[in-house]
Amino acid sequence: MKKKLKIDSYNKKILSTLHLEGALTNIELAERVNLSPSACFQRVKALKEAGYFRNLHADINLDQLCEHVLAYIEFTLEDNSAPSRRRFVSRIHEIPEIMDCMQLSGDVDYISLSCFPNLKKLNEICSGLSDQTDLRIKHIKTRIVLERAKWFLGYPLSKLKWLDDEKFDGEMISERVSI
Amino acid sequence: MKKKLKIDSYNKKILSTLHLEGALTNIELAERVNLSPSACFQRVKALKEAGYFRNLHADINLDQLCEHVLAYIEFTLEDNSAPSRRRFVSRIHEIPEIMDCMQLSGDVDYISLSCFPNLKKLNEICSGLSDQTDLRIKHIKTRIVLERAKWFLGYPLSKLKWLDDEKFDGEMISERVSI
DNA sequence: TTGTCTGCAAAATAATATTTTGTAATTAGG
DNA sequence: CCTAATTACAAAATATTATTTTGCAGACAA
Repeated sequence: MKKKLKIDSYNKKILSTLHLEGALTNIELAERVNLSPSACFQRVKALKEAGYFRNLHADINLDQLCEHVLAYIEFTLEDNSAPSRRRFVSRIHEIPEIMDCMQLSGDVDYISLSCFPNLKKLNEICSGLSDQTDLRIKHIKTRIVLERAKWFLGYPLSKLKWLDDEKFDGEMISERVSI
Repeated sequence: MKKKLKIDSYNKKILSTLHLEGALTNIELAERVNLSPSACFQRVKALKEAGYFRNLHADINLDQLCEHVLAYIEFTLEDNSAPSRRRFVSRIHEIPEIMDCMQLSGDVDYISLSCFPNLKKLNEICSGLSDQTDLRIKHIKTRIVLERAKWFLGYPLSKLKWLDDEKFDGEMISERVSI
């Protein structure tokens, strides 16, 4: 079903454009990438079916909607055996306040970006995790986000070496939008 | 121009739906929120104009597209006076590989999630920042992401306490929001 | 009551998405 | 070198959707 596609300069431009501006109509997108609407449509469809991108997401203005607290939470496990890690990661997935979680090199095993309605709730959830002894968490360190110095603007696609790069001799991918 | 809107249950459902699935057509969205297509359309339009959400972004499958290295980079400044911070943040904005950057409470001043084509490039950029003495960076700590244990799935909107419209008496915030 | 305002649904229209078709360029096999 | 077979594209045709317009009903104030 999932077919491997050649990621030529058209597909690169389609992907990077949709990454930064997913609300374009097919016609607008086609104009930007210099294809006919039908050709553009077929490529978008093929790219999606092949898994090169999944969904679109609206970036909502949380500051405008509600009070909240962002925090990085770091986890160090007693032992990082596969079963321990599996149990920990499984538990993390059950907590929607923990928005993502990355396994790291170094002394700390995991770091997660989390969002809570207030500090009380943050403390509740962290304490709850600590108290669950079967998770074998040795240490939790919480670092509150005071300010977003730079907002996430997407992957630096123009700085990465895409696959099939030998086929790409066109101009550079679309520029990133600035705040 | 930007009008204060009442964030009732319809608008909440519209925003949370688009946050998780922005590729819906207006008709599909209207069905999900139990409104007529026209009423739904007008609300979406008003919400966007009022700044409750900005754009849509395709979440592209970077693993499928190219080799890359994700890393959290932590910065501690010599002094965190306002001018030093301004200079640092300004520099950070010029580096697309640094995807976001948060000012933190605690001993470390900033943390950023970054994406590079390889470790060599990571080192180049970190070294470059260290060498720029006018940035007054005391310490840089890099923590490589070994694995994404949990992928970003959006804000935990159902867990937050949304503001009622009567609390919107203050001025509006219109910051850019991450996906 | 009367008038104004608001939000909604329904209808009408404009625009777009999506499919179909034909064609030129490319490739592989003989 | 020739001939399918394949691919990607544009153009046309059609299906579907976006968007505007209209009018109605409820809420509210004078």
